[in-house]
Amino acid sequence: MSRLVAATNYESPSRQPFPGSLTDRELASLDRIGSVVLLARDQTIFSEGDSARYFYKVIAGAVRSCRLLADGRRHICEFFLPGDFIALDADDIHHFSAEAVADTTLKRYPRSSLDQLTSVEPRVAKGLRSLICLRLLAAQQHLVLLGRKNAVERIASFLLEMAERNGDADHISLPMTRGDIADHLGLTTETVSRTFSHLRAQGVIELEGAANVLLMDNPALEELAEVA
Amino acid sequence: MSRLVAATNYESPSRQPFPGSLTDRELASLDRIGSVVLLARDQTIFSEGDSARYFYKVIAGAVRSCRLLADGRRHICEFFLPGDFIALDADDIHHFSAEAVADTTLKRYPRSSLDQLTSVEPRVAKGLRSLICLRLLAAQQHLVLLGRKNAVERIASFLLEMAERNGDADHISLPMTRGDIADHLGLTTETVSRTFSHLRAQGVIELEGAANVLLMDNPALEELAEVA
DNA sequence: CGCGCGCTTGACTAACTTCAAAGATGGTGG
DNA sequence: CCACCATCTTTGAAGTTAGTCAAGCGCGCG
Repeated sequence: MSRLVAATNYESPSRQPFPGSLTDRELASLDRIGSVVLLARDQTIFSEGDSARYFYKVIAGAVRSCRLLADGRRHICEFFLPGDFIALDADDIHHFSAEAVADTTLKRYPRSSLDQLTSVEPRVAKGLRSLICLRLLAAQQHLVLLGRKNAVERIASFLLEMAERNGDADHISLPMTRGDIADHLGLTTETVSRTFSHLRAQGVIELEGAANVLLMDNPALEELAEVA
Repeated sequence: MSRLVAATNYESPSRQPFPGSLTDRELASLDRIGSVVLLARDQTIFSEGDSARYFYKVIAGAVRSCRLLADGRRHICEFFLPGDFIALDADDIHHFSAEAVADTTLKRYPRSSLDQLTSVEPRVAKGLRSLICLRLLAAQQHLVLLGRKNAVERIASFLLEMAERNGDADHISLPMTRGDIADHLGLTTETVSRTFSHLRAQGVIELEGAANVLLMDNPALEELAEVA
């Protein structure tokens, strides 16, 4: 287990993570009561079934949300990157577990303060609903990926999504392992690795170590992703 | 194309479709301004990209929401049954198309009236958020199904879900075709059909025609579904 | 510097898809 | 009312993709 240090990569950019999201100004009153949480790689933030007393914002690092089948098969529903909120959609209990993908810094807020804020401030309630709708939209896009795309299309789609969320159109840092990517895309570690190699052989991407990907030909990638 | 008649199957039950959903009482003011829409099988309600001026409630029949890839591959994100709301999560435009699976009756409401209601009545805003969160939860469960379950597990999970939504624990009417089911579960028509036959051979289900399924052994089905 | 974990690659296997054709089903028109 | 036809479903056989099993490589941490 790596020593817990302040995560230095993936600093929170000043961009809005999503259009229509809550602005920092609207959350200013929350920031006062939010506390900072430092996590080492693979550390659990909460587990499926835990009571949901807090929600979180990623400051640096990355988080995965997982669901497990009875025999241990795992699916990663989402990766949360700096600026993203975690567990805004929870009811009384969490329906998935959340773990740090790398050394990670979070801001933690009590859910009660959110309820209070939304009941007083309808504008915030609307912003919150927009955020959740965007998550639903993303989930539905992922359904198409898992239901109908082949391995190359899945990896191409994933790389383009990560590039867009990074804010950098052609350089991606991947904080998660090949196994994490596999469990997010419904593949195996080996197939993910093979597909990366395949895309590199085609000249569409270049790899600098395992974690850094350069997108050499975005139009080709979009072609491969079979975007709707 | 079948003649458009008032749909007689799948009448709206008096149950609450979801816990935490909007009650009929809370929507009473909407009901006055809602208008009834009758649809023949395969008729389009709205298409991806259309401006979202209305939302809908299924009264009788069934609706599918679809997304398409560039080359025509289709994924059905959700089936909407009597009592379910459609397009509560839309922003300005629809991000999927909606079509009648069978002859269907809908109630249609202007979105503006919903915005009005939520801004005046925070309780409704909260109920709406709960409904959308439940949809997100369902989508995430479906991600696990598509990402990690095999054909038998997918069909077993689907049958159990339909039984629960039907309200009848062991008799299911399936208004949709095998092809629709396949596009919902990320399989082909042939694999769906073969898997039904397989489950029948095991004595877990019985088929009365293609559309009526009797669940003969729920514990076995739940075992096969690999519920988390 | 060495060890461990994660990544890559290869050979083989299994599951699902594809292609093909026959068998039900139900709606329509004579 | 019955027969026909289109459509959906079922089943079989061959093909393809991704999974499994296994082994070597390389980066990074200690």
